[in-house]
Amino acid sequence: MSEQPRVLASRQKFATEAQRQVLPYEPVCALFRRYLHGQKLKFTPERAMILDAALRKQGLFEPEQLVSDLKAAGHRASRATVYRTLNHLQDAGILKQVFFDNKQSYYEVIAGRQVHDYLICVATGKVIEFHSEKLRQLRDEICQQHGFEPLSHRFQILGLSPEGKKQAGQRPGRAS
Amino acid sequence: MSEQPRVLASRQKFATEAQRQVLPYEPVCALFRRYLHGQKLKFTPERAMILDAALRKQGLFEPEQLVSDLKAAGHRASRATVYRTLNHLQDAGILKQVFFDNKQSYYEVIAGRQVHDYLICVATGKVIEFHSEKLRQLRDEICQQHGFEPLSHRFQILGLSPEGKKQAGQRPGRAS
DNA sequence: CTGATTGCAAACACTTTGCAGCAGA
DNA sequence: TCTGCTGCAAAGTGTTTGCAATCAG
Repeated sequence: MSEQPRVLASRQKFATEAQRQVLPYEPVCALFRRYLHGQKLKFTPERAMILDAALRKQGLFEPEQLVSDLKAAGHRASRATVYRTLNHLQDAGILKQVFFDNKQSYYEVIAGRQVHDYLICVATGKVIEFHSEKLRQLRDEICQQHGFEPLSHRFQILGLSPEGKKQAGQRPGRAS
Repeated sequence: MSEQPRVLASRQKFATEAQRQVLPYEPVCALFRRYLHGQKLKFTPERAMILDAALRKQGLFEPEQLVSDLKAAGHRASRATVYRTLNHLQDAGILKQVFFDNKQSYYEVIAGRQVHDYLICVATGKVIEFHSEKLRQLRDEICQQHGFEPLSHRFQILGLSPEGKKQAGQRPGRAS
């Protein structure tokens, strides 16, 4: 049970068109191929699989989730390749490393999607995403004051969600 | 050279009044003692030393810096105790874990100081701190829309500083 | 006195890296 | 064919934890 039988057809087609309803794969893949080509890097089935898996994700995800998603889909995906590909996807502007916590990093697809910022409940761990145009304006305003050219940002608000407020009667938790 | 002779007077007085010009130690220490007492924890020389070392820091610092500062000051400071104490200081509202990068976490003293947010140059690594009242207002506004009670936040803007713009002629770098 | 704290070293968890064989272009 | 890529396992790194001795209150 623990030694899941090795899937032999590891280099099979990675996802049928029908399964890909989450987000248009083709345009993003084309973008990725263009990036890879420009960098003299190669487009491989593994990279395609990993991009595909990332595009299926809604909102935040962790590298480890991609690994297990790919494994569940019957591909053997080496951790190393996932991590290496995440970096390429980030450089290609397809993913964003949204933030880190003590342990790990979290990614989000940004190509063709709206970027988000996050409310994180310190009581429940729940993560709420939001988008604020005002925030973006304020960000750019602040940058201008410092002669700084913004490329991206990370913004997380830590606090108590409505549910968190109830259950966090006593324990204030570590706010930041 | 590598085996620095063990300092015997490890439980000596940790800092003279004269050395503490950076920030008032006493009031913050009193705050810490109150917190510890309330939690039925003990005030130890190690904790005092670590608080003292943290208060000397201007802006951001990493746990490892405290370890080496303490070592340099002639105290043997175990990594474990530093980490444990950083957590207490955070719970006491004296420090804030400002953000994480791939590897480590960064702290800042907040007791009696203004909290900051950061501009991080992706080309030079330079960190510029700023404070924006507007940002705080916007943060609270966003929270209100979600019935969320803000406790703190982490905000970092990634981009190019004036110097970074020059030297980053070609390499865009990994923006986020 | 008694329970909390310390230092040490081992344990942890995520990420990166070296290498030999494999495979895009 | 010529590079670059993959998987594996080992190495790295910041942080946490178990434990016996020690100390604060």
